[in-house]
Amino acid sequence: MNDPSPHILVVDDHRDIRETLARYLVKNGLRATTAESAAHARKALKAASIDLVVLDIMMPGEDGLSLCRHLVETGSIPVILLTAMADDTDRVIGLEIGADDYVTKPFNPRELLARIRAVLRRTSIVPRERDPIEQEELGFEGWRLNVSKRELLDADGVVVPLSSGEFQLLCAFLKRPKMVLTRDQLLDLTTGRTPTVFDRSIDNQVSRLRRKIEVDPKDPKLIKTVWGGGYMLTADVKGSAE
Amino acid sequence: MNDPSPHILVVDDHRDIRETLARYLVKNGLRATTAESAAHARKALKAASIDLVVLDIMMPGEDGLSLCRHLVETGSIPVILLTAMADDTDRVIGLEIGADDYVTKPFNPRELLARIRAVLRRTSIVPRERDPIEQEELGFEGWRLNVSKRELLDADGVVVPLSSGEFQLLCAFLKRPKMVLTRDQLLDLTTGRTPTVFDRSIDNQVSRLRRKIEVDPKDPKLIKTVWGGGYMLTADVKGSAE
DNA sequence: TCCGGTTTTCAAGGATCTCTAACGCTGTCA
DNA sequence: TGACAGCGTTAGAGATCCTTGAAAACCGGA
Repeated sequence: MNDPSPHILVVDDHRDIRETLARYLVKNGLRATTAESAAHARKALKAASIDLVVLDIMMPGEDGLSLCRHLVETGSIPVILLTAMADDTDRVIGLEIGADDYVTKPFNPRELLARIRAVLRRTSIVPRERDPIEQEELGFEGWRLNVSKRELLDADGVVVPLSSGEFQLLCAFLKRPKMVLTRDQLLDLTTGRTPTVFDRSIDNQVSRLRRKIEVDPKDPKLIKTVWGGGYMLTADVKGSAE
Repeated sequence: MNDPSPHILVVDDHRDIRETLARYLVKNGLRATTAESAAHARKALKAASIDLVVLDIMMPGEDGLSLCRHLVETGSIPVILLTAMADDTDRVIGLEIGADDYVTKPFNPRELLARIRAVLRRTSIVPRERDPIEQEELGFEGWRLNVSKRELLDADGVVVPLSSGEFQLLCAFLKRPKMVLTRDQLLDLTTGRTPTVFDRSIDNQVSRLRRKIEVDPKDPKLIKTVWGGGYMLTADVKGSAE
């Protein structure tokens, strides 16, 4: 298993800061790329597989905060904000937007490195959405789900056709086994929608999925319902991320 | 939808700090419990369902760092460290141990709240490392409870169906055997609710559970009632934590 | 032992949540 | 255009849980 070292993108308009930091990170076993503006950062993000972004909030041109917001909303790359401001309100804004962490300048490189490692440790436990390093095949209770072919095989290797909704629901469960997932979470993970007032669509998809993968859909063993909570996949998943 | 608000444990030896902070958190829609030492914190962690710990590093007696290390290693509860020290090296140690975040005193409550929310958001979506202490299967008096499958087996290996409430109640008992648990604690551990004035729901759940696992529900041996105190599981539990 | 106040038990009823069949809308394909 | 699959919505039945209330059990003191 080749495990390339995490790739950090350092975004700061001060050349000495970003280059010193990048050198320090490389010296400590990480890969680093630098960008001097939000625009350059966007290019770098397209061009390389970045695992984490260290981002200066105060930059000329497009604001660091707006890039941060974009990263948090669209992508799934963790962000550590960097700023010269000691003002509390602005510090809070960054976290409220959804940045994963926050460091004020002047910063101690060793602390920043520790924070980078902490964030990477957290986020690498499970591949984030759209993670390119996704497993091809996930196995559970005799079943196998080929993610790239979107095919579900039973114990005998026979294909069981799944609709795309059922496939996405099953994926959501397989990526988070043995975890109680609320309807809202499942709705978000499968369709990205926000729930309407009386939303029973997830119940229905679960019901449909159970009909296909449960031995006895009336007495489900794989997908259990948690009264007042949501649903949970009880099976062990092989080939899942680690 | 009853979505119990996250329960925060504030550990600090300064009474004014922990109580002010706890009040602030409650005022902002969280639940809070306080502990004045690492030892008290351990008790609180057993007695209540804690979602996150805010922990002062510098405390007399057992060090905050050692409790933090314990939490990170064994449990799966996120930790935010609190400290008066501005010294960089000590700040780094906390993160390297695996704390989820770090705030220096004197802190802005609003920032701490934002960090708490940020950590909770992360940990609720991304499953944490599987709790190594969390046993798959708990055995007691011939019974076996498979926690991840949410299934109870009798001595002959036959599945005895449990409702979600019964399962959660049994879990609460099995993780704290031979300990008197008050109704309030049990309510918190099972549903996260805060009790209403005349709350007899736990009595009912106990009654239902007894009907399923006691030989003679009228003369319970496994779940004894402690008059004026609560309930207690009398059995030895194999495979339970420590 | 008996008595009064307190706590616990548990059945009954109502409230809430879940399941799933049925229906209709939308997009696809021949 | 018509047949069809997929999916959200609706609604009624069923499951689960909380609240209520009356009776039983318990405790301490007389």
